[in-house]
Amino acid sequence: MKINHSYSVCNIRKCSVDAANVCYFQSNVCVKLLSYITFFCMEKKLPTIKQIAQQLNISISTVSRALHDHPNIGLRTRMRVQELAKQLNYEPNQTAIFFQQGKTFTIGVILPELSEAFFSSAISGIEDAAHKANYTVLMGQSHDVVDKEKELINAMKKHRVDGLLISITKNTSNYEHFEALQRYNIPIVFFDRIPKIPNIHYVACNMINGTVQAINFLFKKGHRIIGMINGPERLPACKERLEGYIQAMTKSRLKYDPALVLNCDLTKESVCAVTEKLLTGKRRPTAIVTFNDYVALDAVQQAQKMKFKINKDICFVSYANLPMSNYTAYPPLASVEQFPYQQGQKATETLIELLEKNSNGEAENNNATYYKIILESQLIVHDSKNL
Amino acid sequence: MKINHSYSVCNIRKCSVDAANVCYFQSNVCVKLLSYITFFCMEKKLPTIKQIAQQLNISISTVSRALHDHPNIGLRTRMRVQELAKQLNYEPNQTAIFFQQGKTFTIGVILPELSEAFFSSAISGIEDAAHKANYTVLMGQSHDVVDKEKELINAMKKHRVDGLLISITKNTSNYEHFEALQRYNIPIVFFDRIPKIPNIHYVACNMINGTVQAINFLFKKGHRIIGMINGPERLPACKERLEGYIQAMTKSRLKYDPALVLNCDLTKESVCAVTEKLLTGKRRPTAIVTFNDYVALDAVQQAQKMKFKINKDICFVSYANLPMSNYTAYPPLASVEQFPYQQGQKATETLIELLEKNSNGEAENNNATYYKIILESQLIVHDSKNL
DNA sequence: CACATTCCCGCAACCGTTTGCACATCATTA
DNA sequence: TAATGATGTGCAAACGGTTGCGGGAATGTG
Repeated sequence: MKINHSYSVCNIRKCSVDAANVCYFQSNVCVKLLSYITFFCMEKKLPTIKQIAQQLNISISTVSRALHDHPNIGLRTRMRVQELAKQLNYEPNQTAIFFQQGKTFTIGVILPELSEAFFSSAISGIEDAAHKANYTVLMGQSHDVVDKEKELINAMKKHRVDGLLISITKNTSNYEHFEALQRYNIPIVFFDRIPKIPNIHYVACNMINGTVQAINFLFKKGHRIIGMINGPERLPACKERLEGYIQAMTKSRLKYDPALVLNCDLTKESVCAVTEKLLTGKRRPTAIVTFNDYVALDAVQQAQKMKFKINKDICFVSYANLPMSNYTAYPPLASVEQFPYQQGQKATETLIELLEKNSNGEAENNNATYYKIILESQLIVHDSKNL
Repeated sequence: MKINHSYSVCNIRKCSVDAANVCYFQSNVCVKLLSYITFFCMEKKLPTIKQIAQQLNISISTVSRALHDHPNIGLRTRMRVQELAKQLNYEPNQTAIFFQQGKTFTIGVILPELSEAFFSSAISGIEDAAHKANYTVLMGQSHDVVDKEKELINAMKKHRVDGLLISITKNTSNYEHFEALQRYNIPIVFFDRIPKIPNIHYVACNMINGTVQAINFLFKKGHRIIGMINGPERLPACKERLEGYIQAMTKSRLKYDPALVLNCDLTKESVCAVTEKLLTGKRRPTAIVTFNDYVALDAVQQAQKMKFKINKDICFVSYANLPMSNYTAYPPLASVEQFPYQQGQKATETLIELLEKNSNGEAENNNATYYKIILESQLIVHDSKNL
């Protein structure tokens, strides 16, 4: 028996790191040797129905049917087959079945960034729903790069996923690559980030409702001058926030003062500048609704720097995307929850519904109906024990 | 043409939410109707090499070879084939190829929780490395439930993934389901959370090194009494932290005082209790190394509550797992980076290396060598501009 | 006993692609 | 001119499983 002895050390490698500039680390590769173990099953092929058929001296088709409890197969044969199958540890070769059935029971998921809490929750919902229906999940991140998105779609298509769940890049403006899929009869359900094209299925969260609740909450707490730090104007989500703000303010008979609603580009500098502007304006708000938790954190910092007492001089309400924002020193009083897990779940269920419908041959109808599923956002008032 | 008109409203659904107790939300399902579009390609099968062969009056095998630029095929035929293929928008049926080759070019990933920043970074590394090598990623979360883990392994096996990347459940103590895979010749590379069994491939991060650096950093800053809030004792990662702590302290000629190293169970209460104990002990530390960023946040809060001035009376150093911990009011002075992205990347590269080796028929050797790849952790000193 | 019925089971095609091998054609060389 | 080699193409098996259909054997019925 040959003994293979090798040891190698990878050299220093560069890797860029978050806050710090660049750092170096070593990776040591040690290859241990253990050649005493020989595998019995060196070339042992996995068992197939053919083998079972041979051993039992019956035909392949009988075995196949027996394993599926086909009524045409007699009890005795069925038992014999199933027993031997168990004994041999037989498992059907899914790739063969996929091929044969022209279906993979796989759904592809393309989203921008898994490290964003919103999406990692969403994928959990997707995964759970998929597994419940015996589908598996093929995953890809676009990192908000359009070309990567296209590449992924191609890879997914190659892998013959049955359907796709997509949350598009913030830069996607050309939608050909989506439309191309329709021609291949691969349904798509979009979620959260939806392209502006007609005739698509999607699942999204309505932010108006939650925003209204947020304002009402603050109103009940006695706040009358309420500011808003919104995000980049072109995002649809921003429009909905503003719409909710205006709705709630006017319904509460507070007039809508555009000076109280400022947009930021989500960078720390921008947030700080906007916060300062709000807090030094003519009508100083006693509460601020921020675009998201990141913005809230920066805004709180800025307010502190300006010697405002958080939760006393000035209160914050935010949109939830950081599950741990309540670990921070001054979490927002309340957050508008967008239910990423449920969005993912619902999107998956919808897609699977489409797929099943498809395979039932109701092809004609399903080209004609499009699911537009809107979840309602919801204000969550935080526990105030640690304030 | 039939028009399918339907509208349905899902009823109130329960969903548990993070901090808040339980909340309700509605999901409205609106099915729009648009039946004007009829698809040309209703039953249009995707083009196959067979079709190409027929149209060109040549054999299937010639087409196949032509598409692969096989040298035996004449230039003229090759051109004709490739042209028609492009024209028909031909794409090889991957499921057929997978089946035929007995390989899926898919790697399965099983990890505990995607919503943990560490793992979502890791999966990014995995994904990038996989796509670079033309593999795709099948994903599953165990949610730290052993049965889910087993289920996932089964699903992966069914899907005939070529190999697996696993970070085990914190409760996994029985390793049969892993060993079973070896019999199927499906290689596994473990990462981060490694089972205690011999003869496995793994990628991990050495925490000793980083801990030593952390202590030395504090020492240079003048700290002489350095505390540590460690995690649950049974975790290997805790042992390494402690080891690093002891190493560094003794090398710096500070004696190792066990009273300065306390374990917590990672809950807020526990962290607060431990922090209080440290800060009221006989030898009050001027700096504390915490098990991770979550712990750090809680500890900071507790210290503030006790009227300590952060970064003045008491400093904190942590292990990085929250990319946004520097958004908080008092981020740790420095963190030990564990390079999740790189761990994932390296693990994937290793797995793919194994796979390629495997398919090259070097079966005998590769049963005998095991990769044990250790990345070094690294202290990252944070930018102190916002202190 | 003849016939119909039911129950079991096997044959063979099919899914799309790859590939070892044989074969045909044509040019080159002895 | 025949043997040889190079070049280009096709046949058919194989991958593992599913399924329509046909048919033999056993059973029931008149």
